[in-house]
Amino acid sequence: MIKELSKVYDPSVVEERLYNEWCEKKYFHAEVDKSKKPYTIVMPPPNITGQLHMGHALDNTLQDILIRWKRMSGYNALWVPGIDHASISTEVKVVQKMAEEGLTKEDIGREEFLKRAWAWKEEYGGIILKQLRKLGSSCDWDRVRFTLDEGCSDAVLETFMRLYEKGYIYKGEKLINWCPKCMTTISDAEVNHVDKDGCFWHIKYPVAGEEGRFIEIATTRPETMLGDTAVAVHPEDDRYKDIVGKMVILPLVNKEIPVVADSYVDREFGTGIVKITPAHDPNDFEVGERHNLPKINIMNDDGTINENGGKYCGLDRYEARKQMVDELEQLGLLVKVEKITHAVGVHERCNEVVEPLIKLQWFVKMEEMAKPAIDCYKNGELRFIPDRFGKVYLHWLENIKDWCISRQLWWGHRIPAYYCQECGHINMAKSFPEKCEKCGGTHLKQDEDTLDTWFSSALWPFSTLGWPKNTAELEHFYPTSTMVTGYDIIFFWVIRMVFSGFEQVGEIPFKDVFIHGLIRDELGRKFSKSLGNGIDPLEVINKYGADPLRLMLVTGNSPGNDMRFFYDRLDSCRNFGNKLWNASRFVLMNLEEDDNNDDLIMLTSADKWILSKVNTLAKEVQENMENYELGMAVDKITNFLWDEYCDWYIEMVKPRLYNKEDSTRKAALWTLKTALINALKLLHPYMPFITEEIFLALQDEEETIMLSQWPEYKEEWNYKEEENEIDLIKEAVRSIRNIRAEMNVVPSKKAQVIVVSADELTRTKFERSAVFFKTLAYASEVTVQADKTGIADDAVSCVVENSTIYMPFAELVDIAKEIERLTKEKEKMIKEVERVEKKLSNPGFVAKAPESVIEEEKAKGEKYKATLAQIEERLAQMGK
RNA sequence: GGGAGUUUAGCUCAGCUGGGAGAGCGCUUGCCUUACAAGCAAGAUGUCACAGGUUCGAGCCCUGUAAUUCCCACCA
Repeated sequence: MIKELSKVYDPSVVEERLYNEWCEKKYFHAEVDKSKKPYTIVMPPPNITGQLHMGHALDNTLQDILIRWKRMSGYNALWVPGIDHASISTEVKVVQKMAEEGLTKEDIGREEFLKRAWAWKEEYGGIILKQLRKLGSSCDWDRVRFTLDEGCSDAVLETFMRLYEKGYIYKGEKLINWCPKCMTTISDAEVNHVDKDGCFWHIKYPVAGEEGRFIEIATTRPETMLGDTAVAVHPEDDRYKDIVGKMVILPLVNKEIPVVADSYVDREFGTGIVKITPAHDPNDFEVGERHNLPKINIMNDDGTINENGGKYCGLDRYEARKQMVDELEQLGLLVKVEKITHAVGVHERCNEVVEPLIKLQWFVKMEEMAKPAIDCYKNGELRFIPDRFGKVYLHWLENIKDWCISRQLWWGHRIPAYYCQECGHINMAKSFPEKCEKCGGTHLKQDEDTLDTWFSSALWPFSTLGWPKNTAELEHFYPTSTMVTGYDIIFFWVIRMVFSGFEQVGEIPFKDVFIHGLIRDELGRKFSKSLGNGIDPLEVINKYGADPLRLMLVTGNSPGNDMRFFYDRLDSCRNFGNKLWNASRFVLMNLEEDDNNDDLIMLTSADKWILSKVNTLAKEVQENMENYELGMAVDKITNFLWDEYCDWYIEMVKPRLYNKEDSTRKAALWTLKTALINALKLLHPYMPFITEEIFLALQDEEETIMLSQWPEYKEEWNYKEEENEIDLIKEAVRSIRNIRAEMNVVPSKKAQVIVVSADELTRTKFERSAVFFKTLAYASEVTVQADKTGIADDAVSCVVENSTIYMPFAELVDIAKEIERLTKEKEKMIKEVERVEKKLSNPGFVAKAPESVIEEEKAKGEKYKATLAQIEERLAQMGK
């Protein structure tokens, strides 16, 4: 039965219907099938706090393209979806919500807070996954995971225990980054350095025992003076050699602190003397360690000065700074104030200036674990697309520091350390122990802190497949195939997944890391809430449909590069869908019931040409996709469908379709359908909905395109000769048109066309320019030449089969204009001929260029010469 | 301070291993042609940032310069 397509394609109806159908029929679900090769992608889990934004749309479109392609190519293709608990962002949101009710975390306590957080997750956590469905994502919805679900939590505990037993996890008092706003530690990767305007205060410290002698130091954070325990100079700095070992008086505090010599000091910078505050600066911390300096913490968790700050106790850090500077000035110890811009560390999430503080925290020792992660890239086991991100990856790993994993938050995986209240022993256990393993005491208290949210994310590629249990899924689908993600989270995530994969499972978590860029607005700015320049993918989908959005996101998008979002481009993608829809309607309108394949032998050159083209297309698309050149692949597909299939093939084939007596009519129908189906399949990963809708209409059975066979290159469709032939005809037709256009001939109004021995239909239709295409369907050869038969003295003739069509134009020609055009053309041709001759007479070229290139050049030379001769002939005819 | 990217048509960008530069949008002209005006046909527009070098041949490789973006880093 021949089906019909509605006149207009309505994505909002079609997309929802098809998606539900796909889900119902479980097309996305991948059971372990050992007879097939596995292809696995685990989705970078979006935060439960998030709404779908363009970045997600791009990320998931790319993944969906890969997974659909592999699924059609016969792989056991699994795409695991999931969401991330996003400890800090979620906690902040829940706290905000509570604040509206006038409540704080402390008011309601941990247990009640977690209840609220889970409620929050239930309410909002699923939203983003629902939104992903709108995009057409073909994830296995039976396998949705959450970083805090039972399995993932078990994976976290298991990992923690293993690392602890191995001595890789330790508790230590180190200088960490503290966010006074979020009141938690944060890792180095979570700190952004931004340039801020600030001051450089030059302050005099009196030298003890030497009345009137001062040394000058400079600082951007005067309040940290309260924690100074030394000043340092370079050991070889002659200016200060004599004061090393002496004491200076710390102003305001009036305490004597030593002058130490340390090569960390840069003699060239500032005054060459540095105040050392071991408790509040990473470098000073190290200097302090080397010289056994005391560490004085002067700050409370909320950023106010603590009791070690003497009279400044209780003041906010910035308030204290101001007061101290004022007082220094009054004492005459402030030398000068320099306005500078300098890099300040801020928390990437809340932009609060972080304070380095010394705290007792949990750390993961990184040195050993980093090794296999480094090696796997160096030996090619791990691949980055594009490769340049591999260098970034390596650089980070080679300079890796221990990872601070404890956070002073409640929402997340609580650290499985249980402190015995009686003997102080730390019990490590996956669940609450009944008694202390050392003293048997029963008063145990679990560590208050939770783990960095990336700790669970790091296990994602295998925790989602069931690890630590040895599941069939883990066995079959691990290591996963490709990790698709943005370059912004290589440090946070990709690196941690790689070393975790090696450490826990003993195998690399994925082979390829496919990095994409950011989506920016039309002006090239990042999408951000503060700018309010975000574009909601869902609005776009509502207006245009998911297919155009997906197409737009992937066309012209090369790996690792940012791209801009243009509505213009979206329009053209929508137009392409429309074109495809209409072409398919045309095919369906012409298809007939008694399609009999016996007529296949009647394939004409045109049929073979398009088959050959679609065949080549399949080959090239395959190559591009294997290299992750998705934009390039889809470019070729749309190009084929629009320019070759629609604009040429359909037009060429029309006369055969309209003539019921034509012996090659059925071959045309078969080819129309076959070429379309192949192209649809190639396009399906990019535009899943519209391709499926058309595919369903073209098939007799209810067969989905999703599980159809991916088109492979077929040797029997390799019609090189026909391909060349039709390409030549295309060129010839264009030449004829050009001449007509130059003459200002308006075919439908003025042109007089003499058609010799052609059928009635052709003759009447010839008056329209479109008929050229139609005529071509019969053409075995088309040449452009001046007429020499004498029938029309100055004409273009089109030899069609055995008929010759003459188009006299002499009387319509603007001779002067034509001569000008031809003269220009002649000059161009002479230049071309010269160029080719020069090239061919170059001994180096002849000796070294490949055979094929030389042949090509020769052919071109011949062609140019022939054209030149034609032009000269015409000019001669015109009396020039 | 170190590293990486970018520089190609008016705009936004493709261009894989060196062999006569492409797309989309925009622009000009002509067309309601029985799939599509969200369309068809034709057309114009490039010292491929600059300067050297390698090569028979460079948008592509090498060196340097300039502009610009990003990442990393302890410059108090």
